Amino acid sequence: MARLAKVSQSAVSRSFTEGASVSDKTRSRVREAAAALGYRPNLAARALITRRSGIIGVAVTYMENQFYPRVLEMLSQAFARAGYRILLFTGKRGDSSDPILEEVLRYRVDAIVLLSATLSSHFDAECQQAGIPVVLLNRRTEHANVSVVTGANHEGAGTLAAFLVAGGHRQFAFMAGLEAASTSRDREVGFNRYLAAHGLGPVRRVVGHYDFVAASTASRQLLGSADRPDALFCANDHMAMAAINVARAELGLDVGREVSIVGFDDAGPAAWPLLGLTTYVQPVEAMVEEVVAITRRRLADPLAPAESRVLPGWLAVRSSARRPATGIVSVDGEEIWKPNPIGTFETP
Amino acid sequence: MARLAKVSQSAVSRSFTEGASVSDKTRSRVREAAAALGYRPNLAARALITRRSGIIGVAVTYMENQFYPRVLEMLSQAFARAGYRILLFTGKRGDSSDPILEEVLRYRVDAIVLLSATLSSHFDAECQQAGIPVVLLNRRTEHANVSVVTGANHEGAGTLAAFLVAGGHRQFAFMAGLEAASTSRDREVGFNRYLAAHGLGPVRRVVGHYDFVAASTASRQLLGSADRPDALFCANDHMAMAAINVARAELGLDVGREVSIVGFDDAGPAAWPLLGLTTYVQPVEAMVEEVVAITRRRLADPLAPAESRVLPGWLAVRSSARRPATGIVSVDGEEIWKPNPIGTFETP
DNA sequence: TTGAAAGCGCTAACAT
DNA sequence: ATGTTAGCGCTTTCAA
Repeated sequence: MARLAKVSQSAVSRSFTEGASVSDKTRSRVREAAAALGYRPNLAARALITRRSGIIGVAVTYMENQFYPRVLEMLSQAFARAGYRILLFTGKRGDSSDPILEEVLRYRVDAIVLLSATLSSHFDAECQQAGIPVVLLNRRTEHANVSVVTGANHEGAGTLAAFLVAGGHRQFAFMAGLEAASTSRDREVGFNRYLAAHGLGPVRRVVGHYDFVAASTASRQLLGSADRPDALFCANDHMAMAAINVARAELGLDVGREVSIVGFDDAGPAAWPLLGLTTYVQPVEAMVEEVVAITRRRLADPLAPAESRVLPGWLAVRSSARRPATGIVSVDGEEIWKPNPIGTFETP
Repeated sequence: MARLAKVSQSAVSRSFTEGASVSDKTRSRVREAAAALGYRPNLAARALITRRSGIIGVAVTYMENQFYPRVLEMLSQAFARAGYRILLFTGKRGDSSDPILEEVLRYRVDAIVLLSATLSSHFDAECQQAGIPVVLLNRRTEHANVSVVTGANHEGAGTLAAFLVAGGHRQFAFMAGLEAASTSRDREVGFNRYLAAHGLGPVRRVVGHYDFVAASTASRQLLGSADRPDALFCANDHMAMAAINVARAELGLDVGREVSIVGFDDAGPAAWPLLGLTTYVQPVEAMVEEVVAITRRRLADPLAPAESRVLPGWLAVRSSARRPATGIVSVDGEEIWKPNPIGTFETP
């Protein structure tokens, strides 16, 4: 035992605890002995007594969409700054996260973050009973006890619609993601609502299941037809990239002139010159910080209520869609679209 | 206590342990009570006594390179199948992983996997003393006690060189990644060695630091010059994608005709029609399985030696580089290059 | 097959 | 400031 190294027992514990009542002399003696013996505190044992593991369970469904690795990395970093580590759980896209969550709970994680996934009401109840805060990132839910952080899906999609209308487009199409995903539904509603409010439509609808291959197939069919739309809004960038690939490389279309394609997220390659994907940027950094903040509040006070945050992003104008005559401003070297009369579209 | 539910104590333990000595009757009674009370075994407590946490510490340095999210996801899945979870540690690219590892060890992880990172001899010793197996994925090391799984960097780079030579290229360039990374060094050596052996060269050298922006800058300078090479080998796909973006979108070059660009990894978008990146494919699935297998062997027998595996991949022929007249075969709908006389280049 | 008792490595009162 | 004692929730001999 490290405790035999010099003399003591809980002194060791205190020496490894921030702000504990120990003399510098003792602490340094302990540290020294520890270094010599290769001793380090066993966090599992500590967790047992403090009832705090310092671990956050994070469930992520798929990493192929490049948006998620970035979110995951930032989550990891942000939680690390707050003194937490991430226990990673991966599932298949579209799967129920229940079996995963059963596992997570056994590890006595301090909190659970679901990245683009939802939980059943059953697990909502389980977590509540266990006193484990749950935060959904990039998905909504009706469950009362779980916190939610999303981008401004409805408003963002409305902005994209307004942008396309301002660009002179008249035949619109929407590519849905997973039908069960709130992101896809919210973006679809926001998009359609704006168009309907302006007497435009109908909006042709295809489904890409948030999958690159499926989105490619859908794009091929949609854009390869004689009466193709002149504007396509894909529910996320991942699918929009598939659409651009098909449009340009397979169909030989001049994206941004013959057909406009816009997305949502601002996933990594969207900004590549070769793609130039015009998209509604999700403020990842702010979203992640919000997740951490909410988690900490709930951890600090078990009675703290579930919170719900919708974080606005902005429309990054690049080359995949025809540009409106006005409203484009340059911010930090990036062009974004800010139509003049604020509130051109309603946000219910 | 769940134990009060019916009657017993260690019976509960046995009921939740595979292959323990319990009657079906007892087990089902316990399970029932557990369900009613929302009880589940505390894995931290179990870890304390069994000295097995069931957790693998995985350190990853950066996720921007799309190759890594895929590896991470597969690692998570493969370890899950073996009954392990992943505790995720992220660091900055190029950083020492020592501070991270100090953390990892406190969690009493069963093993450590370093993804594109190395450890100091100090931590090599620490881990060895603690009896924790360490596996490096996609990096080599000289430390005796750590296992290593990599792709065939040397041979792969040689194959790419042979491919470019067969394609009639004569002016070669190499874009290095991080100078400290074994992958970059090994690939450079393999590439240069083949060319030198065939009396070709010199190879112009630029550095992209495995970073998209740095690689773009390097590409701009290299490919924008009057005496640009006709073949560029980037130490990984991430940088090759930057190079293609610059070449096509900025410089207006016809990649695959005016200049050939090849990479290494087969990161996600490499196969996109828009990029068509010819690259040496790393067999991720096999590499990950090998990591898990090695880990399990060392966990099963603490005396098992460190192992080292180099897994061969293959050259996927797409459109970013001029094609040789012969040697291209079609496998599973993908074109790969298999030069006829096996062993056209040496593999020291 | 089951229970009783001991203890994994730590922290948290409570003394001192 | 430091030591003593008890116990977190589990697994594990050892008996029965």
